[in-house]
Amino acid sequence: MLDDRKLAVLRAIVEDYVSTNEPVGSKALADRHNLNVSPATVRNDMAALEEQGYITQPHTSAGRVPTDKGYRLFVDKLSQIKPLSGAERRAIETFLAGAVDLDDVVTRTVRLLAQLTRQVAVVQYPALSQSTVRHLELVPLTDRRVMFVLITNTGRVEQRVIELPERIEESRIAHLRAMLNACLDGCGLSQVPDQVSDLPQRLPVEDRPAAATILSVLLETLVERHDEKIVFAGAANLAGADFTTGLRDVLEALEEQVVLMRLLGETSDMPTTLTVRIGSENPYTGLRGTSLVATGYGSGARLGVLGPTRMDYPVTMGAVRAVARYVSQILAAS
Amino acid sequence: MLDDRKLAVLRAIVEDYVSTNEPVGSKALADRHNLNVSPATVRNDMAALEEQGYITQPHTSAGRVPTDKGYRLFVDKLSQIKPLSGAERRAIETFLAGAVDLDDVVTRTVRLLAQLTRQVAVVQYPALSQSTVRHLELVPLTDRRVMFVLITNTGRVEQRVIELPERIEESRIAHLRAMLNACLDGCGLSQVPDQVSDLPQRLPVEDRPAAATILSVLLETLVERHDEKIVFAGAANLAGADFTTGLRDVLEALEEQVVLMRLLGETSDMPTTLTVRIGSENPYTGLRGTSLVATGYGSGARLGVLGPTRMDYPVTMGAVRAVARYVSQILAAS
DNA sequence: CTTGGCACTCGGGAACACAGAGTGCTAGAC
DNA sequence: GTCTAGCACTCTGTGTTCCCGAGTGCCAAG
Repeated sequence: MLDDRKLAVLRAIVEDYVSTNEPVGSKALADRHNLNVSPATVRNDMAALEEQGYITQPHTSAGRVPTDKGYRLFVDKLSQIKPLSGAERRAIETFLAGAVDLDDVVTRTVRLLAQLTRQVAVVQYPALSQSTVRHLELVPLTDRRVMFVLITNTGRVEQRVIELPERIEESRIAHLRAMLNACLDGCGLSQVPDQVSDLPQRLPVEDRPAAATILSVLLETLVERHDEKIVFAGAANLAGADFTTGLRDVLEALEEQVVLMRLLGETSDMPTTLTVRIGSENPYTGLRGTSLVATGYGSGARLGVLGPTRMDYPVTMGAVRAVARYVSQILAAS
Repeated sequence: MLDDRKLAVLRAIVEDYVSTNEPVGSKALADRHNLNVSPATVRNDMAALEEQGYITQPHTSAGRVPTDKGYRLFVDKLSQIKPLSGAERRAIETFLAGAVDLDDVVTRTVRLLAQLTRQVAVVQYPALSQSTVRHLELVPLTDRRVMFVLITNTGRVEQRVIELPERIEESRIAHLRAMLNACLDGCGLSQVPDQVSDLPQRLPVEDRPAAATILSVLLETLVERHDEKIVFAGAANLAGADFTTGLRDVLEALEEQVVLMRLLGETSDMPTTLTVRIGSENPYTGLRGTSLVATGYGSGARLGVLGPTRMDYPVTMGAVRAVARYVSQILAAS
């Protein structure tokens, strides 16, 4: 059905179109790539490819352009992920090495990825739900207020100021803190609710109101799923590209956490595999015309790159994979 | 030189141009606004205004468009800040009320402002340097690692993991923490270096290496000036507008913290006054074609709105002022 | 199955005309 | 002195037409 030469033609079309941004014709194809056949033959192959929906022509008598289906085949069968150059690798290393905390790691990563691919980078914060409690701190501020700080093994810190229902002595707070840490240290966040459920019963009656308030804040913090936070960078790189769907839609999607979340999350069954979502495969209509190259990193979070469907997939995939690996490494080390 | 009617003409030109986005001609002006003079008279006035550089015509035989100088006069003399509607005020209140921590306040503020003005909102994090130490926490993680947490009165939390040069017992850590808190509690961040300078001398010799490490991290945290962090939202609102300078430049400026910082900071001599920076008054060439309406909030931080020079200044100024006040209120309360 | 030739199609650019909006100027009216 | 009315002029933007060229599809021959 699709012999080797037809596939070669498709590959050539994708590569040429990506680099020139112009519909590619049979003559140019036969010339530039050494297919060793005449333009007429190429035309026949093109007709077959078009017949099957891999390419299309914007108008009669223009060259051919890959369809989403064509890109899909290209990504799945015809392309090889391109490894980064040594210089790029070193750049990644030095750029990420200076990060001081989790926030910083994420910020640097997203900028790095945007710069590297000259597209929009998207990074999800490491998932809270998969991490464990490293420490829980209660800091008395006044006799009615306590600063609550939850530290996880991924370096994430959540803090709240809690108004207590009644005054409570510092020593009682210290006791409460000790108990909480004793029963939560190293415990997965998802198990926290179970662990603390019977805690009030083990406390003196006079401490229970304060404990209840604090526990409710703790549970609330867990529920809030801060792993839904996603940051992006490189929006300026969109300015040049032209999308079938307006630029506005893309920017809107980027600022809409929910949309991004769904986009990134939708393919997380194989965490460390690169997933590519091309144009209309996209769940959100505003993002037709864009492709997403994403992968997991760290323990369950995801990062990726969003660009026009007409993007250089091998290079982009190489960059995403490399950055994900480096970041995972850094997160594991800290 | 510029009598009342000429000023009225300028005001009318600005208002019409802002609402229609088309050069405004003498006839339309005389009709729409009740100036009670003929188009010919308006034309004479326009000629005078153009002579003095307040308006210009894109080409001969097109209507007039305000220049930056014209907008400047309009903002300074001819416009009144428009207060928000009751509904808008309520929306602000409810939207900001749900914020749980400083991060959340900033995030909500920037989105709110973007939505309210339909432009790009820019918010600087409350300045670390102007706040005071509320609490400093040292949490032993292992016998060689300590989590360092600095809490300020603005609700900001800075944390670092510190590798100690040698093992140290928890009780020593606790002692160190107590000493640090004793001498730093309520102290302005700028005074911290002085306060801690002689601390190592007051410690037993065996604790000094650890203390030195911790202090160096503390000082480093202060130096890093996290008040330089700026977030923005509403980039999608740029998509519709057309700038003399490309959209790309604007997006680039927005992602370049340094540029934004300079932009916001440059006018901070009068913290709570609205400052307006119009088009070419702008320090950064990429932002010609845009105006910034900004003001201070909280204790020394700034927020604002960036849009095309052709913006509705009275409304935008009203929104910025109102949001700044509400946020200040919320920050003061917490 | 491949190739060369040929007629056909369509988009995009150049040339052109034209209507309409807006101006500047001058001469007269208040 | 200031305002108004009228008029000729100058543009831009739009619509039309025309033509070139790239690229195609098809067919017949190798």
